[in-house]
Amino acid sequence: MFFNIDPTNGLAIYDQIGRQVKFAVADEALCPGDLVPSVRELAKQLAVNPNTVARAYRELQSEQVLAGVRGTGLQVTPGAPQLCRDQRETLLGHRLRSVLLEARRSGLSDDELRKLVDDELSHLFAGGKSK
Amino acid sequence: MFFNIDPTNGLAIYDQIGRQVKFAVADEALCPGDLVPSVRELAKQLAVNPNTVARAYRELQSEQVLAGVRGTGLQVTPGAPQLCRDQRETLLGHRLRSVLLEARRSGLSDDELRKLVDDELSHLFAGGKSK
Amino acid sequence: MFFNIDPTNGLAIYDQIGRQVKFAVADEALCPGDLVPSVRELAKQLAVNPNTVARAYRELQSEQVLAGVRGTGLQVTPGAPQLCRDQRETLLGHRLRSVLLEARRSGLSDDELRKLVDDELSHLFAGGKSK
Amino acid sequence: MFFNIDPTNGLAIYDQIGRQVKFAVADEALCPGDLVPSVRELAKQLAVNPNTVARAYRELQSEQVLAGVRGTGLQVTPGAPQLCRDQRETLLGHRLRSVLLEARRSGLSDDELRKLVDDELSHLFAGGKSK
DNA sequence: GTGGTCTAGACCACC
DNA sequence: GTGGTCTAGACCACG
Repeated sequence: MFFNIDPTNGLAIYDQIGRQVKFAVADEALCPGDLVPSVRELAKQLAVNPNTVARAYRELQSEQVLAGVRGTGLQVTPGAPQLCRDQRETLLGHRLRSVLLEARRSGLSDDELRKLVDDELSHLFAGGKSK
Repeated sequence: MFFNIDPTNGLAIYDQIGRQVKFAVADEALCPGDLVPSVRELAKQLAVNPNTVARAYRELQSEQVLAGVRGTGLQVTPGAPQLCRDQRETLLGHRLRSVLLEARRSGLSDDELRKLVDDELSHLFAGGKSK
Repeated sequence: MFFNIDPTNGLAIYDQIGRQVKFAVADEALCPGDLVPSVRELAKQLAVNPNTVARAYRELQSEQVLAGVRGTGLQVTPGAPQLCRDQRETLLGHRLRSVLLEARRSGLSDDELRKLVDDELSHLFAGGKSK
Repeated sequence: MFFNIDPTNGLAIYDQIGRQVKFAVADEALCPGDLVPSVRELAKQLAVNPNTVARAYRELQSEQVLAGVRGTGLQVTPGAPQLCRDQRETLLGHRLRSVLLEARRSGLSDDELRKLVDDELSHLFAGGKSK
């Protein structure tokens, strides 16, 4: 699948999983009715403890992003796309603002900061798809 | 002083303090020989436990950014500016890359992502100094 | 286990713990991949506060002697044996030199000093293993 | 004078001063009736705070090693030589035992340990007087 | 006043 | 169960 986790980026692993599920829904990589990977499968894939995945899924259920279907697994709810698209910019914006604020306060000039952002963006896009 | 902490940004408080000290040194807001605020004073100012500040300062000492002058306080070392400038882009870049990567993978297009960054940047610079 | 601390020997407890871990690694009593005792267990065994053990372990991690395995414990790193053997004589030599220097300056003659050392050595070896 | 302090050897500075005064008395470098250096002079010489020297002297007075003579200074008491000679081996032996014990437990063999001691002894005696 | 060390005990993330 | 973080508050050494 499309998930990857970074244990050093400050965010809790279960939180990273939850965010990535939401982003996948926002991106229509996951659509209403789709089944998310099983706890055990995703845990193996991410080299993470199943409890951690279970916790992420549990919280996504309580946010109505996922819903359990007995004996089948967890599937994306009909309302999830709207909800996830709405949250996307908020979730990303908060983290982004935090790091930009720190950078700003570190004394980088506007130009240096924009250059740093551009460098990182081009590194990212060099190897990635461009939608 | 110039520090502020955000308990919700994922980074441990002691780490935020350490980074901000380094950034202040990189920005020449703190220069070799300057005394950093006392453990107790900074703790009070940040509404944080003195041990948390002490831990940040201890790690800065072990990184040779600060040096203790017995009974007097902790002083920025002569080598600190170089060291902190060298680390600045690495420290910021790592966090920045992490959030950009997440944003990228969330399905935002290049344009949407750049727009998000620009929005945040302009919000920041609206109220801040411009070096 | 093999640790014991002496609160009256001048060294901070966390430092004594750190040194003894390194010495155990140098002595191959702890090998790469071995888990060190848990913070809580060692704290109980040494009748010491868990935070004190945690501090020792944290510093050993920052020296690359230990590495954390999430939810499992702390493990001796592959590079630790070399590193610890290299440090052993330095760490011991420094303390030894300090006390010998003091003895020397106290006016003991060579012979008295050597005799004092020999006495202590034989007391130690009377009850200890001989490798 | 004959004192020197090592802020890194674990012993408190005031303790190092006290021990060295006692050792000087044991060694007859200081004799009953001799005045020890004034607090301010010794403090300047050792680059140490006068309060620290004062504390060392205060404790030596309470141990009857020094006695104050109004308007004159502190002088070595008649009983001091006996007392200091008696304490010498105890004080040194305790520190020595502590470091030898640590070395012993670090897995050094008898031979390696004796060699380490001999090395340090010869380094010391290379540059020092031999009584 | 300063920092350094230690204790006691809480809560969190993860296995 | 594990380690990590933080709080609250004590005592010590030193200026």
